[in-house]
Amino acid sequence: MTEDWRVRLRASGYRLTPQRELILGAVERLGHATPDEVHDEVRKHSSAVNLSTVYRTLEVLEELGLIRHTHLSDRAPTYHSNTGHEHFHLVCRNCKEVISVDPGVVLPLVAQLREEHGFTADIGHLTVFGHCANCKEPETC
Amino acid sequence: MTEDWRVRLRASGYRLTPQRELILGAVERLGHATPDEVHDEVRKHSSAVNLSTVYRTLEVLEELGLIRHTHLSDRAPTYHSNTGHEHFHLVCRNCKEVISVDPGVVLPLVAQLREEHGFTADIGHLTVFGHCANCKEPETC
DNA sequence: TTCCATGCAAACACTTTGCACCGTG
DNA sequence: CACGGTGCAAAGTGTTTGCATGGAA
Repeated sequence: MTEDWRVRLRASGYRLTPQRELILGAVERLGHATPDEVHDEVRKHSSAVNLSTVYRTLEVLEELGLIRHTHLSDRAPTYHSNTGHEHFHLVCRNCKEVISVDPGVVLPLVAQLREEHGFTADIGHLTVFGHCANCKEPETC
Repeated sequence: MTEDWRVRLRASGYRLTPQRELILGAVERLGHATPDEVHDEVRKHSSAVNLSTVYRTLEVLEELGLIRHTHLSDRAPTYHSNTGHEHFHLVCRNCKEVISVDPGVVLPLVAQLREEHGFTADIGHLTVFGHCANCKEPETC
C-alpha cells in the first residue's frame, strides 16, 4: 500500500535498487511463491535478475518485515507479502490447496501455550497440514 | 513395544532386513532425528548402513505408520517413532529447544477448522514456531 | 530360485559463497 | 567516489535414482 518500505530500506542502511523493487513487487503479485517462482515472475515482467540476488533480496526483505516465509511443502519455502493481515495456512496434502485463515481461530491455542508452556507462538509462520473438504478421504492421497 | 511391526512389514509385502531393524531402533532411541543423525546413530551401534538406504527405509517405515516426520527446522526433516502418544511440537527459534505437547490443547482448533473450513488437520505433523519461556525476547534472536 | 533390498556413484534440487564489476547515495 | 549490491560460477547441503550385486523368503 504505502511506499514507506523505501524509507525502511534506507533507514536500515540498505540501498534501493531496481532488483529489490522488482522482487518485492513479484512477491506481492504472486501471493505465495518459492524463490524460484519469484525469479520467474520477475523475469516475466522485466529483464532477468540473478537467482542468487533473489535469495539475497528475499532475506533482506524478510529481515525488514516486508515479507514472511512459511513451509507449504516438504521442499522449498514460500514467501508472501506482509502488508496484508496476518494469517496462517492450511495445506491439503492431496490437492496441495493453500487456505489462508484468520489468526482469530488460533488465539485460544496461543494463549494456552503461553500459559502452560510460557511459549510465544509465531502465528504468521504456522502451517497446518491435513486434508481439505474436497479431499477428506486419506485413501485418495 | 510389541514387535508386531515385523508382521506389518511382511503383511505389506516388505522384507525384514537387518538394516530396517537397525534404522527403526535408531529412530526410537533418538526421539527426534534427521536422516543424517539416524545414519550416524546406526553406525555408532553397529556396522554402517548406506545413507540412501536410510532414506529409503525411513520412507517405508513412515508409510507403514511406524514413524512420522515433521519439520523442526528450515532444513532437514526430523523423524520420530510413532509408538508413543500422538503429539505435536513447539520449536524455539532462539535456542532450538523442542517441546512435545499433548494434542489435547489443539483439539478445539482442530474442531473449528473442520467446522469452518471442512479441513481435517494432521496434528502429528504440526510444528509451532516461536519463542520458549527462556527466550521470550525476540531481540535476543 | 525369485525378486526385493542394498551399496555405490552419479545426478538432482535447492541454497550459499567468493570475487570482480557496477551503480546508488 | 566509496561501499554496498549484483551477476556469475563454483561449491555446499540434503535427497533421489540407476544399476549391479546380495540376501530374505
